[in-house]
Amino acid sequence: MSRVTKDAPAPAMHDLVYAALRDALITGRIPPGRGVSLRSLAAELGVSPMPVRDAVRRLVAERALTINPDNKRLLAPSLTAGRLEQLTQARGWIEPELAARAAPLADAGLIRALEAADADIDAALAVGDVDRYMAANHAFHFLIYRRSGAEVLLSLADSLWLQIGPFMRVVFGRMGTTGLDVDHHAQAIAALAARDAAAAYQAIAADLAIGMEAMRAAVEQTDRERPND
Amino acid sequence: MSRVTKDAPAPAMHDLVYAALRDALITGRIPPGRGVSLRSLAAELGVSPMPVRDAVRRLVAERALTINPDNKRLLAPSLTAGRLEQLTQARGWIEPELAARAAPLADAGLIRALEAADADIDAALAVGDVDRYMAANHAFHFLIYRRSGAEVLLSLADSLWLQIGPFMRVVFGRMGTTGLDVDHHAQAIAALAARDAAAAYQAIAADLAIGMEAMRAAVEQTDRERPND
DNA sequence: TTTCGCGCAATGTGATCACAATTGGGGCGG
DNA sequence: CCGCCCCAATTGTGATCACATTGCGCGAAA
Repeated sequence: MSRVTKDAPAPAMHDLVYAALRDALITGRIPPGRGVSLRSLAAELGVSPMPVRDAVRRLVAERALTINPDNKRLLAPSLTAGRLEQLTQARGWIEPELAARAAPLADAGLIRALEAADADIDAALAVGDVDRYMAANHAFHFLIYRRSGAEVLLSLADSLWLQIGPFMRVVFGRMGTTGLDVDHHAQAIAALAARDAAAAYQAIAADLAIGMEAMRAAVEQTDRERPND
Repeated sequence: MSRVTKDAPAPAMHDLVYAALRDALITGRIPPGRGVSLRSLAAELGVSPMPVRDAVRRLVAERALTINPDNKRLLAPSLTAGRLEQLTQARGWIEPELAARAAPLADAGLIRALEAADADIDAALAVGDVDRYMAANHAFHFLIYRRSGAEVLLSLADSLWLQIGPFMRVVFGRMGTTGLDVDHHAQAIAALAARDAAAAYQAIAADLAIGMEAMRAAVEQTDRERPND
């Protein structure tokens, strides 16, 4: 007799591997440009190469990993200004729209969750915990986006964040967590609480603009120091 | 001593399976909502389940296939008005932008290829060959998009077309190939020949609007006939 | 000491086997 | 005649093996 709430139907191993690799890529534990291999990852994670294969295929399809067309060997995508510029533009299209769609569907529970995530972000910034900041920031944004119910756009945003992750690591590695204000997060919460789609759109758009400009500057500076890479 | 032009380094089997499934999905040979299985596909294609697994993982990541979260069984995504609306919006963001980026990079070779593709479209429409029309239309658009050099946005467009495919089949199944004008294709060619980014943007935007509106009407009518599906 | 060449190790890919979960159907009981 | 239950077939998942290709390193020759 199963309960109404389905109790975790055994998460598949390849999903766990996917999550692990995804986290490793976003947090920069797998530096851009470095090659990886199925067997080494499998050994490192203590599983057979099989679920790693599945996870890697998925990440490649999401552009979070690339494969050398000659070698067929895997490598973490390198950070280029062109890629960042395209990711910035795509995020600017999709994420404010998701926030606007979420606004009419917001409720008190969502607002509370967002306030908690925002507090978590502040705490992470206060102590300079980069990993925690990135996790909390991701949680904040996707709490909103998921509420939109727009699955197609949501999956696009998901893929974009996966590709943006390594860039964020560059920013923090270069300038720390200073200068990142969360005013726009408060604005976004207020807009959602008021179910004001236009205001939510603007708040998220402004929030993205700040972060992406910081990344652009950091990548540009990195490129200046290492012209070819 | 290898030549400068690398001669086809043995296409992997899972890529062939991917292409086959992709084509089957786009052309509607696998109707939306129908379940498929690894072993049956493998048997049908005459290969082991292994490359099918890889291809399917990729298609799932690209949202061209979905998996039932309970069953973990595969099924072709069903066509809903909400999905189409989101796909329409995303295409409207990305594809005109790709055309605009391609405009400054156009050359005589591209123009010739586009004219050939457009002629192929006309020929397909004249004889009512739906498969050929869809293939030629895809070729036309992606000849332009690929020229943009914007790989990130291009991959997004790729995924969107994969998801739009089944909807197009619905349109043709309902109203045939009548009423589809290609004036905007001619406008797009002219804009690219003139390296006019703004005009290229407008031409593609207008072309999308026509096609997507036709799909919307067709899906709406289908929904009216089969309220629950 | 430097450079070229060969051979072994490691890689991605595909096939096959094993296993638990789920489905679908056929036979039995009512 | 209808409904339920049990068993067999099918499913996705993971592990292991086999194979061709690539890359790297060790060693030999100059």
